[in-house]
Amino acid sequence: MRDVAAVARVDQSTVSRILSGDDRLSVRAETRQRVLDAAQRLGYRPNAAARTLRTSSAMAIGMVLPSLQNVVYSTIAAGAQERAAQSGYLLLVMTGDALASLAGRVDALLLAIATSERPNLLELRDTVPVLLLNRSEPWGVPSITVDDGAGAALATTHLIELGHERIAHIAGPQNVDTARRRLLGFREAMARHGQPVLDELIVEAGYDEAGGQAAAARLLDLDPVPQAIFAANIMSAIGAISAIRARGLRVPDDISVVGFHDVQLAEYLDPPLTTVRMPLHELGVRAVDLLLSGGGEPATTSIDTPPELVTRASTAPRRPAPRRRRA
Amino acid sequence: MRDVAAVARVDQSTVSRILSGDDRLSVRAETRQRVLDAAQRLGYRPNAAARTLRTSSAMAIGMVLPSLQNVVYSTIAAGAQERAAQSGYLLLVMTGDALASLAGRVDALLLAIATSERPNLLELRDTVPVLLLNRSEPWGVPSITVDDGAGAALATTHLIELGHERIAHIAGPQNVDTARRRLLGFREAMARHGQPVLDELIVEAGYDEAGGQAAAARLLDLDPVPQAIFAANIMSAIGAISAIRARGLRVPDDISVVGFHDVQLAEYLDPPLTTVRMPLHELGVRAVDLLLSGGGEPATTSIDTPPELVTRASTAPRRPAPRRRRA
DNA sequence: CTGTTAGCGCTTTCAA
DNA sequence: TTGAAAGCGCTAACAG
Repeated sequence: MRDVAAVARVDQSTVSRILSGDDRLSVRAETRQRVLDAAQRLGYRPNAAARTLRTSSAMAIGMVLPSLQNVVYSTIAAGAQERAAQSGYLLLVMTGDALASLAGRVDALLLAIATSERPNLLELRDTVPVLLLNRSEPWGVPSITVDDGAGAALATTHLIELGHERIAHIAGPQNVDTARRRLLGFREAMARHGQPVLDELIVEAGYDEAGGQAAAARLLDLDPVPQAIFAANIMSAIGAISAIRARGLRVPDDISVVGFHDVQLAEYLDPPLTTVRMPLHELGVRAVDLLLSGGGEPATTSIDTPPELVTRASTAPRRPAPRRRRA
Repeated sequence: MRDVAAVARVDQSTVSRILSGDDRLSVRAETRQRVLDAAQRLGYRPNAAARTLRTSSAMAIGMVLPSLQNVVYSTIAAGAQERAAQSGYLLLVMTGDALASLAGRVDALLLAIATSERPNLLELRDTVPVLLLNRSEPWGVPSITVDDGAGAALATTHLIELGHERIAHIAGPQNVDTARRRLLGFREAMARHGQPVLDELIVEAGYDEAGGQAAAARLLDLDPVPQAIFAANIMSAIGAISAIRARGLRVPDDISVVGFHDVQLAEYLDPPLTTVRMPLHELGVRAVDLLLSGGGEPATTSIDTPPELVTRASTAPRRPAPRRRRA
């Protein structure tokens, strides 16, 4: 910047005013042009570290994810990125325990870590405003979620209305609160319709294909086999279907399956998967909104856009004469 | 930090020495302890902006992606993150045109933007060292790639060895160089085995389900229909299979399909998908290595770990009497 | 309309 | 073994 000032024959502070976009400030057009030209010619790039140090604002918000390989979070991130960009902020996504060196890099933090990682988090809180993303925990930290309970109820009710009776739930890892809320939604919907919830029909599994496959395998060892399965995640639904196929049963003819989170892929599977679409993009948008507006007191914000059931071909009405296992 | 110094009754510079990990430097144990205690008690966090400004090193490397919703890049990112962390660097992932405000935030940049975005890139180059990731373009910028040509040849040869003759290729977008190199690998493998490459059997499509579906639909309008398809991407392979099914044909009985990039999902599809596994994780690791070692002159580094064919159930030998369309 | 000046929080000589 | 002091690149009073 000093160089630019020298070339343009003005003071550095003038360069700063002009380049910082203080456009309305009184600067002679000719001077401005001279500075702009000089900056251009020298290929000047403002140094973010210096600007951050001086203004104590990094114009960036951080997002810490458990893994990048997760469609759910990448959808949320897309929303967050758009909203941040609108306000001139950069969204910086990172994984792993990066929490140590974040002060002075980001102005606020979206945290989507696993439940077990609480300790690190708390240290950070008085350095940078933190918003728990897609998680609500009793840690005195503000958080934002979608209505997982309602989504689970939607899926469950769909299966009930199809006439199914032995409805199973492949639940997510119960140390993650989204999984707990989905299980709760399942239970409540079952209860509301007077359906019994059998313990043997609830199996906990990781949010991935392998987890879904293992859980479904256990469910298929039951006699009689469940008539329908609500999987707490789309990947576990895919794994479950794979297990069902491996037993020689068909979806939806023998067993109906609903997945959770509607991703592009669902439409192209065999059979195309019935899912619950959650407002994930909006979650990202609103999260950044909240962070940028100062957040307010530690409280849980719940996105009230209702989940939608996307009915495809993996669910069907109960068959008049359900197939029984051969004796 | 000033506060810590005051509480510990030493100079700020002493605090700096102790906290910056200059452990071996001569400091009285008692003094060190006093400083450590004070820092702990005050919840001191070093300010990255100040440190970056002073040392002109952000201890962070940036990674710009076209989208977070892409398994390929998230796999690369995972490798990059691990390697960066090993060296005490933070990996900051971002999407969109963040390129403007990166100086002073990152020490080097991994760039995986789409081909069309070249202009922005070049401006940046003299601010921060840049490495083109998974792309090789004649822009005088160093780049790193995996051997897409060899991977494509592997897939193609597999189909040829299975006895197929009308082998089609669902190529990726030809303005992306990975897609061009895969097409080239396909052509070369076909030529090497004396197979003709018919223009009608090469269809360009986006690297996603919808693209693969549309491309396969065009291929299925041909008469006779192809015996096998090599799709340049796993998502387009999934779309292609969906289109094949929609026509009442079966994979692999009627048509064999190979996808590109081996992701967890492939194993759980129906049928489980034969794919080519590329060393993507290693690509991420090596990319960071290169960046951290100063890079060297503009040149293309190609990861020479050979691709692997993962044979599953979506490919099968040519049937003795291939089914023909009804007249 | 433009220049002078102080200082953001830290590291790193240099001196004691 | 510790302190004093300068300065990284920038912004924002304040003065002129």
